[in-house]
Amino acid sequence: MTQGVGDLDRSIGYALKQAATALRTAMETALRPLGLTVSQYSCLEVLGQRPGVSASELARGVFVTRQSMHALLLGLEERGLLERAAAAPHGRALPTQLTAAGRATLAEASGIVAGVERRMTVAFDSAALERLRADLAACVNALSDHAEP
Amino acid sequence: MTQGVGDLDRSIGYALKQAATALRTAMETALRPLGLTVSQYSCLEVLGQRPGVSASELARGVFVTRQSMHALLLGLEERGLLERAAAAPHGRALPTQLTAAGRATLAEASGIVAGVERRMTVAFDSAALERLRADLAACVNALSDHAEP
DNA sequence: TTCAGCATGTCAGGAGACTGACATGTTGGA
DNA sequence: TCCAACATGTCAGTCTCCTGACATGCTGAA
Repeated sequence: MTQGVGDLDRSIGYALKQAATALRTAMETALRPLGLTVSQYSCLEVLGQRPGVSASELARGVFVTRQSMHALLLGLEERGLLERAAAAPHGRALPTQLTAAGRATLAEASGIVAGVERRMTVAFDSAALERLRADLAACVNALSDHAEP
Repeated sequence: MTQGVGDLDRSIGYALKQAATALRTAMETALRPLGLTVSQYSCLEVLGQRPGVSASELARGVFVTRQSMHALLLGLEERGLLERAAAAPHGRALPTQLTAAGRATLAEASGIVAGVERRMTVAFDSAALERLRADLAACVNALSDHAEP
């Protein structure tokens, strides 16, 4: 029989889940005054860095399904934070862009989130920070490599 | 105005979310043959390591609310994987324990999850692994320290 | 040219988790 | 002693996200 996970305090997976949960909770708290959920902020952030992407591309960047992104976009569009092309210039993909109000909201939200990230990593020097980022990326790669269809 | 998050590929928060998502997806896939969700497995794992805890304590260990844990426990109890005391020996807390079937299922699931974790960290030596675990724990501590009510 | 395969947008239904609320049992201070 | 504060269990409602399904538009191979 294979060995189990072992003591939770020594499990990498548990530590990862714990850190992600703590970050998400802190972001939710920090973004609440702006009336933004974490998913909505993520949507704006990706959109700000990649203007004109389709909803499906956006969904992959935010780690949700395109169906969920659809609902998310409807809400943000109604609030006037983004606008979607009425017709598809090519294929079925409808390019999406931030409005001026969307860019302003994003700037504020991004500053808040940057503050949360800084608070989380205040004890890290730049080398340690880059090392942690690289380690996390290595985990993602290792899991996606062996992913079976 | 404060600086924003910056390029997503350089954001620690984004990398953390990505890693946690990848791990969760891999665990879901690996546990599906056993008919267990990640939350159900987490519940069994914590229960295996801390027999007799209350549902509320269990909820904190699994990072869900006690209301969600309540529903989770009902399902696992019906499947005969755990049993709850009918009356509270002290206060209102009802001690919960794994049954023999629960321990068997946990052993199998824990082996599977350990395999996923190993796959994720196959490129890490034991020092790098411990360093990553410590870094993640430091992130959690930094966020919980400044947590306001 | 034709069509099978694929990506996208959208609608409908369901599962899981959360917030709100209330009852119950314990604990520590006035 | 008495009660306010707290923790726990539980019920109800809601929200978010997911899976399933279908229509539409491009693409590459036969």
